[in-house]
Amino acid sequence: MNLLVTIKEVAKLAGVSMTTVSRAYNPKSVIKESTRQKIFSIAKDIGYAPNLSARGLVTNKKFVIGVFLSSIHTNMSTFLSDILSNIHDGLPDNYLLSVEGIDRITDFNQKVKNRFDGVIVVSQSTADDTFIYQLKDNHIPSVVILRPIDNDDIYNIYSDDETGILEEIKLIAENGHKSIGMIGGRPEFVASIKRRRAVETGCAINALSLEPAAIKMGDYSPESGQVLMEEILELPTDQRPTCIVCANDDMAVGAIRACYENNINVPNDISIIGFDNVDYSKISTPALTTVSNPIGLMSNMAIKKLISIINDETDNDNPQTSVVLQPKLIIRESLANIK
Amino acid sequence: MNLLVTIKEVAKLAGVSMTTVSRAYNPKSVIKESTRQKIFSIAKDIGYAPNLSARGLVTNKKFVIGVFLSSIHTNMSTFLSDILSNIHDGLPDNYLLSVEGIDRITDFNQKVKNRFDGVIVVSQSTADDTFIYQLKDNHIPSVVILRPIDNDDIYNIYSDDETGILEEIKLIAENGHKSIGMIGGRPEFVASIKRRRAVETGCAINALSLEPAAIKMGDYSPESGQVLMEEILELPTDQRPTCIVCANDDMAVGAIRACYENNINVPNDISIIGFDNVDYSKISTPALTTVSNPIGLMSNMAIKKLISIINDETDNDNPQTSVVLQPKLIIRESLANIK
DNA sequence: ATGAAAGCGCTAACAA
DNA sequence: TTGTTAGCGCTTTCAT
Repeated sequence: MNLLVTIKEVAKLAGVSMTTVSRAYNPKSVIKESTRQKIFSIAKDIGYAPNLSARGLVTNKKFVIGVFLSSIHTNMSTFLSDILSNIHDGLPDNYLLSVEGIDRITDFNQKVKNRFDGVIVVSQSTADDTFIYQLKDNHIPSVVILRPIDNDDIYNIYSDDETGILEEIKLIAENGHKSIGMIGGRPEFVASIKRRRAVETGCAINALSLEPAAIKMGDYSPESGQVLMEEILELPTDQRPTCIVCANDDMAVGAIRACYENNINVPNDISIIGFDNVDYSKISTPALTTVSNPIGLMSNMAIKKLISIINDETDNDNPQTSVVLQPKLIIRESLANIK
Repeated sequence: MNLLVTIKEVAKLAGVSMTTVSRAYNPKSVIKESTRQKIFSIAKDIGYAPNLSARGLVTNKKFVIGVFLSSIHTNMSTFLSDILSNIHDGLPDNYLLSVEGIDRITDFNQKVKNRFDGVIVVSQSTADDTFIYQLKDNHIPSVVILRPIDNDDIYNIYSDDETGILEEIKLIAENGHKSIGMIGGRPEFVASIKRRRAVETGCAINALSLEPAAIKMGDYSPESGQVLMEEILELPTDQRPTCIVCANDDMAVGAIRACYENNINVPNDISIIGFDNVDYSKISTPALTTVSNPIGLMSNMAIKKLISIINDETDNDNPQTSVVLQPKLIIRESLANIK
């Protein structure tokens, strides 16, 4: 099989000009259908595939979409496959999907500029803002998901975490709890700050007390949830809350693990609730009461929006640049009714 | 910021020719260091980034590595982030990493040909073979990991599952078990077949009986583990084995969940062991006794090998095309000693 | 150590 | 509906 089959050879064999072959590959150009079929048939025979470098040089298109996450590391839960499979579902066939961590970009010009037709930023941290504004400055079509960006020019899809937490706290109060603790997330993540504030607000509204000695900040990993829960369990029993609110499911599972090792039954001895509704929260023991975080849906909406931006289908019907999704309470087993 | 800064403008501003600017960006070309620095400085000022389409047209390089998985779907455990973070660790700065599922490729010529400098195939199924041979036919540098390929021309890294299983079975026997059951994986995956056979062999060696009524085949999802375990629990008690071997950790966790719902304690009432040693197997309750499947390590070895192939650093010291990794027994809590 | 010119494979006017 | 021609931005001879 030849390594360098060009448009020229196809043209010669088909008895047409290069332009005609080129047109055969462009869906919206005028060409007799029989000619197109003939060209495709020959192309297939000799193994011709358009050279995208040459095409890109002329059209300035790359047929590559970039997905940039704040960071790619092990221990990401099922996060990544959820995002990628949902993006692929909306990705046109001829596009490639490149995946990269923002924290690894050393040279924007080399790594990003001139390489993507569009970019989806899955952002968890304000540290990503520099990158996001570079995208904007370079006029690279972008959609930012997962956290709100305070800029009307940037298309943005995120979930209304506060409402979710507020509902969670209300549910806890309704189940007769009076005092709660919390295991929060990384302080550098916007979501952590907002979730913590929402917990405080929720406690105020529902006349719950948030035990200061049982407020811990983790790093979203199961291990940190476990370690921090150990600390909470060491509290004198009169200070120990009857329910611990965790900033994500991973830490909640770690917290359950800590209880298990200390022979403390969840939820009979203490209740634990999570956030995110990751896949395995429903098969953990006990199954987690949590709040959905529709990251798959956001990813799918993001790629659809991005493609429409790239194809310049500016929707004047729907000019809004931000979409806020509503979270949903998922009630399972880890919260006890102690009334 | 200008959208189309070319080599020409940099050349003009630096008072040199286009060729010299081009040389500045090629590490192994002869150029005075001061000129190079001057060019870089100007390039940075006016926001120049080489146009990779133009470069690729000449050099036939794409600066894109492709990662192809058998399939990308939700519920993949932490598999994907483990693979990607390890590949990124070995990826040169100027390369993009494209991620795709083999099961979504409709047109090899369009999606693959002429688009990658090299490809890593993370293969779980013989269904991928067509794709793998297309890579070979098109002379695209490739490394296949996760499952053995029976072809000496294809660079291949995988783990010796059988040995792992055999050790697992031996451990079960040493802990006093006499009869076991199994929850296997998808029959279309090579690994499933081999793991099942290894279980049978292990039973023969260690004088264990594999209860026919307690052999079930699942699809590697936690849900299938749960459903299948329910079936096993419905068996009359004299037929119910004292230990269930699961083909992966996800199904093992599902099986534990089934026990929990039926008030059966793991491992006191029944033992369950897994395979893969995924991240959360150590914080599940009980923590899983399992076998490591060094997929992160394989990914890292694969990218290093691939880059060396691309850079034509043919290592005559080490001409082997296959590497077999040894698995490790991870002993935790889910297997009881019933002696 | 640097420059001039040819050409990579393709698309986009313009012409027929 | 199809063909001719110019040129996209870069690297690579071959000079100097």
